[in-house]
Amino acid sequence: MGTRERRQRDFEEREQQFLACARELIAENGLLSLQMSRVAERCEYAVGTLYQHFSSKEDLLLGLVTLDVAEHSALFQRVAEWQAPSRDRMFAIGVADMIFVNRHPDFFRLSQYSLCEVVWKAASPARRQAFLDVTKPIGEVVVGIVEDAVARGDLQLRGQNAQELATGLWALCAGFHQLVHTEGVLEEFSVCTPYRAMCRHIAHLLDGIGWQPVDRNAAPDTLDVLIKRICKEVFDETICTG
Amino acid sequence: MGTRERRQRDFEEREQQFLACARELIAENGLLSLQMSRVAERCEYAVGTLYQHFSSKEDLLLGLVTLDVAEHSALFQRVAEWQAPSRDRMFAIGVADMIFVNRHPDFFRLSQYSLCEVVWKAASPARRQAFLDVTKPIGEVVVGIVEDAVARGDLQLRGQNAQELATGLWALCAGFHQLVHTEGVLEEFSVCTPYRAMCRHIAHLLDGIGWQPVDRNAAPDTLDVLIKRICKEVFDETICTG
DNA sequence: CTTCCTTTGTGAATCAGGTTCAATATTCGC
DNA sequence: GCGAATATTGAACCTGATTCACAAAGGAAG
Repeated sequence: MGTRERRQRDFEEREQQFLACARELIAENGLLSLQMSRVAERCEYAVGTLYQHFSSKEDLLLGLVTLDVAEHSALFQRVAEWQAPSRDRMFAIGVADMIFVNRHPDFFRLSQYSLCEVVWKAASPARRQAFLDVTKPIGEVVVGIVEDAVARGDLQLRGQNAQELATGLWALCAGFHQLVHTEGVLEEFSVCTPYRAMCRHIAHLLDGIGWQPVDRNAAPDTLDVLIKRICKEVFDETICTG
Repeated sequence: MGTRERRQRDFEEREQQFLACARELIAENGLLSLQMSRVAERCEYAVGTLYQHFSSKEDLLLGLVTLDVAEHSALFQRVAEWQAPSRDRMFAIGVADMIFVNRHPDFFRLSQYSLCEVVWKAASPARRQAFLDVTKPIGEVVVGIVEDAVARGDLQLRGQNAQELATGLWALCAGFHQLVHTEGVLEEFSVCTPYRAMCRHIAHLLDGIGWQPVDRNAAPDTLDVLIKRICKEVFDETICTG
């Protein structure tokens, strides 16, 4: 009989409920004051029940991050399927990042915290693995685009491997997110539209590694047109704040 | 009389003692299990005394990060004073980063944690300000090199401002550090010498933004020579592991 | 040298909140 | 309908950060 299955389904559903609830509470009172007992309370379950799902508070947080990463990954997937020159696809990865930030303004706050050694090590191995599993395709999409570019002759490796090249682009995006979310760094600077700057630097980096068609004089407005086009064509997204 | 001054000096000295002690304990048992009472105990002071220096555990951690950043900043300062083409100086910033990581292998672990919203907000305003004050020159050095490059004609802004360009390079470095220290990201990848890859990407980015003299075909070994030269000439450092 | 007041140090007590687990309730197979 | 198995509960526990009433030390005045 399907009892076991139904149980399983209910269990998973409840887990999502807990996660949603935790997210709500974080939105309301900040990550700092998230309390396990409050999560349980709001979902009308006992604390013990909550602990049947999450081995610790950190475990729950990593669960939350994992959900977001899955969505992030889905955006990248769309880019991978987009029929366009390899360089445009690579650039679209940056745009995907931008859109993702736009949709989840506090994702980086949460993930920065949750991926710190301290929190990471306090999560359950299963949860960590789940996170890694969701993260992997993200890297693969990027590496895939690089490899495709090489195959099509848009890009020469020159002693680097595809992973290395992908890492550079990834690092550039990750670094921008970090700077944006680190208090007092960009505030001091007059970088008002950090994500536009990010796109611009992606273009620079692509130029630098010789990714064809190189577009050394890309004016800001040309860039904006491309960004808009990608938003519409790939993501059905109209608003792309920088 | 100088009593007050001596007192002040003693107080500051003790603060350094506490910080050093905390660092030791972290090195021994990891950030995860740092306990305020242990820090006090090992310094042979009461917990209350420790709390006269640090308003909270988080405050102490940020104090630790601030010390390291000061050292980081000092390395950048040496680059700023180096007599060399602007492009080489910019590149040397990346090398400085590499050397810093080499000297302080766990700095990023600590700073990633301490600069998270959760920890940051739990530190005292004074400590936060102190951190920002030490951080500022780091940005200024980088922006300074960009501005100098523009003044010398090695670089054209083309609608970007110096801060924006500096931010890109900064983000690239920050992102690499982050990826290196995030569990399971580069492990999966076959990027064995992430910091050499970082230097390579800095060179790519410099090429991409058209920083003269552009060196589009920089082979890995040319790069290695440059890195070695900078290590020796600027930092008197012999070993530069990637 | 004593007294009195201020500053500094102490560590046991307090407190918060994450985590556990014995007791209780529910579900299931028979 | 009846135990056995499984799930839920929440009060009690525990860890460790933080506080604060008290003690000690330092210094000024008499």
